[in-house]
Amino acid sequence: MFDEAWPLPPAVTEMDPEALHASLNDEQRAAVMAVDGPVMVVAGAGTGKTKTLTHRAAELLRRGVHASNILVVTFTNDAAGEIRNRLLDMCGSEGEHIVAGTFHSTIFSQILKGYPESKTLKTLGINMEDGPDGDRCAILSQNDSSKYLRQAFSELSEDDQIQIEHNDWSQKRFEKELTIARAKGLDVLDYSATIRQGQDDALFKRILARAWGRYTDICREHNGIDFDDILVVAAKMLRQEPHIARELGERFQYIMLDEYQDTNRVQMNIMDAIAEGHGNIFMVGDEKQGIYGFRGADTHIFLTVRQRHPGVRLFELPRNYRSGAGIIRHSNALAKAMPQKLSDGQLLAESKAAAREPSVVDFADAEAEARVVVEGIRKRIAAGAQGAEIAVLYRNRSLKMQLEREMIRQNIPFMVVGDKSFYERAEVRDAIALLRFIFKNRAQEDGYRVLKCTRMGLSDERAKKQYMDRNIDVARLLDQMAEERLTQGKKVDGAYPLKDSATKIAPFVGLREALRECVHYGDDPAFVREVLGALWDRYLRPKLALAASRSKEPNADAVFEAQVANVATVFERFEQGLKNGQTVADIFDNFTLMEQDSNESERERMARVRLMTIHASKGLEFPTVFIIGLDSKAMPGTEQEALIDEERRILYVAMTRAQNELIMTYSNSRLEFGQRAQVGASPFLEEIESVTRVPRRYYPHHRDPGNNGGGNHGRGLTN
DNA sequence: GAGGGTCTTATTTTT
DNA sequence: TAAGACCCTC
Repeated sequence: MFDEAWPLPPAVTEMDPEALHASLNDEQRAAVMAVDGPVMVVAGAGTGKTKTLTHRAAELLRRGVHASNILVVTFTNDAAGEIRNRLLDMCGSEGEHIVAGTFHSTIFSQILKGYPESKTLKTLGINMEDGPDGDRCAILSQNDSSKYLRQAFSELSEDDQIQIEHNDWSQKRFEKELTIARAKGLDVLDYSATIRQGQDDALFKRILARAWGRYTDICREHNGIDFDDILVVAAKMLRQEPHIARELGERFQYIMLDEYQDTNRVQMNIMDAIAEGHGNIFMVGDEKQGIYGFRGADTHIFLTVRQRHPGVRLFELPRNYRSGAGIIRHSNALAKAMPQKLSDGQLLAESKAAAREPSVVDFADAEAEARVVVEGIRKRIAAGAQGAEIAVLYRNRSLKMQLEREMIRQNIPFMVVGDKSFYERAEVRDAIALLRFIFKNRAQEDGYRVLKCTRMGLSDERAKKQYMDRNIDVARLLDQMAEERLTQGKKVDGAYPLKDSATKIAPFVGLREALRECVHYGDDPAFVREVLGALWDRYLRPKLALAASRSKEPNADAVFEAQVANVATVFERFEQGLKNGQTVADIFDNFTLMEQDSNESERERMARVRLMTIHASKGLEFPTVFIIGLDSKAMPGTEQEALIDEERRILYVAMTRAQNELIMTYSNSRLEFGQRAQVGASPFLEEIESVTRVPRRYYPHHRDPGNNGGGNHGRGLTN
C-alpha cells in the first residue's frame, strides 16, 4: 500500500538499525535486538519500558515482519492507546496494522469473535455469529454482571440462604473468590473439583459453586458474557481446540506483553498457548510494581518465567530517567526491603532535572495534613506550576475527603482521576439502556431501566410481573399498550381524553420502530442521532431536569449541563460507530470496553491538580507528587501478613511516580467511619528512613523523632 | 409509581 | 461520615 498524501519519515524498513535505535541506551538496545524466542525485560519504573516496546516493534518491521503478525497486549485502554500512538509516530502507516489492545479486547475480538463456529462456544451456548438482529453474545458491564450474580444468590435454596446468613458471608466475599478462581482459569466444574470434603471452607465454596452455575445460566439467558469469562472461555477454546491456538500462533508470529508482573494465570495460559508454536514471546514488567494481587494477578508468574520458558533471555533496564537522585534513593531503600525480586532491584538515577530532596512530614491530624498539603499546592501553582503537574496520591478513597474539602476551600481546581467511570454514571447508563432497548432484541433489563427513568405510565414492576405471568417482554408489552384503545374515561369538552398510552407510549413505540428500520437499512447516521436526541429530550431529559431543579446543591445547574453533555457523547459515539460501519453489537461492546474521553478544553484540564488512588497512578509521572495518609492503618491497608509485600509495592509505585519533588505525609489522628481514630506512622516509612537517614519533619512544631508514635498529639501543638 | 425515610456497611479495580 | 440498598407510605 502506498501512502502519498503526506511526506513520511524514511520507512522503518529501510532504516539503518543504528539510526533507528539511536536514542536507546545499551540495555534497551540489547532487549530490542533480541527478537527471537522468549525474552523477558525487567523494566523498572521510569526506565523506558514503553519506548523499548515500541522500538522492538519497529525493529521487527525493519526485519521484514509484517505488521499484522505482531500482537501487543496491555492492561488498560490508556496504555494500549499510548502504544498505538507511539507506534504511529515512529513507524508511520507501517505500524498501523500492528494489533495492539488490552487483554480483554484482543482476546474477545481475536479469539471469541474470530472463531464463532468453535465447538467449545457451541457447547457453552455462546453465540458469536454476527447476525442481522444483533443477537450476538455481548460483553456485560460490571453492573449487569453483579446484578445477575445477586439474582443467582437469591435463587439459591433456603438451606444455602440460611447458611450464608448464619455465617455472615457477604456477596462481596463470594465475588472476590469468584474473581480469584477465574483468574486461575477455572470454570464452575474445575472449581467444584477443587473442593475437598472436610475442608474449612468447603461449604462456602460449594455454595459459591451453586450460585456460580446459576449465574452462568443467567448470563446466557441474557445473551451476555462477563469480563472474567471472556478469558476463561478463550483459554478453554485453545485447550480443547488446539488448531485454534496453532492458527493464532501462525497469525501472531511475535507477541509482546506489557506489565507482565500483573498477569494472571488465564492470561498467561492464553498467550503461552498462542506462542507455543514459535516461542516468540516478549514479556516486559517490573516485579516491584505488582499491585493487582487482589484481583488475581500473580507476581509468581513473573518470578518463575525461567521454568515455563527454558532458555528465556533476561534483560534488565536499571537506568531511571524520570526521578531525581533523592527520589531514587528513597525508592531504592524501599525496594531493598522487598523479599522477592529477580535482581537487587536498585535503580540508577539518570535524570538531569533539578530535584529536591524528598521529605516525610508528620501531622497531628488529617485536617492539618490536608490544609498544609493544599497550601503547598497553592504555593507551587502561584510560582507558576500547572495544576496537572501536581498529583496527590492516596491508598484508598476515604483518605481524600479532607483534602477535597480543602481544595474547594482554597479554591484550587482539581480532578479526581478514575472517580467514576463515564459508563457508570446514571445518565449514561440510562442513555445506553435506551439505545440497547431500541436496537437490541432481548433487552429485557434495559427495558426495565428505560421504564424506570421515563415515566411512560408503565412501571418496571408491572412490566416484570407481566413477564413472569404471561411471558410478555417489555417491547411487546409496550406494543400492545400502544395498540389498545386510545381514549379513556368521560368526555371532556366534547371529546374523550387521550390515554397515557396514546400520548406517551404510542409515539415511543413508533419512534423505536422507525429507528430500528433506519439502522437496518443503513440510513444516515446523523439522522438516527437526531431522532435519538429527540427521544431522549422527550422521555429522559425531564427527569434529570426535575432532579436538578429540586437539588439543593449549589452547582446543580452545572451538574445538569454535564449530564446532558454526557448523554450527547453517548449518542455521538453511537453515530460514529454507525458511520464506521460497525454493527450495533460491536458498538455496544465498545461501550463496555472503552473508557471515556473528556470533552474539556486542554487548557482547563491542564489547570487541574490530579487526585487519585495509587493504583490509578500506575504508569503515570508527575513533577510533584504528594503521597498522603501514610499512616499505620492505611499503609499497609491490610492486617493480613501475606498481603504486606504487595502493600509495600503499592507505596513503591507511588514514590516512583515523582520526577522532581516527593512529599510523603501522614497524620496521627483521622476520621474513620465517622469516628476519630488514633494512628501512627506507616512502618514502611521507617524501612525507607533506616537507609536514607533523612530525618522526618514534624508539623507544626519540631518534636524529637524518637518520640514518634506515642499518640499524644493533636493537642498543644500551637507551641 | 414516585419519592422519602431508615438501615447497613465500610481497601485497592481494570476490563 | 456518607453512600447505597431497601422498604414503606402517599
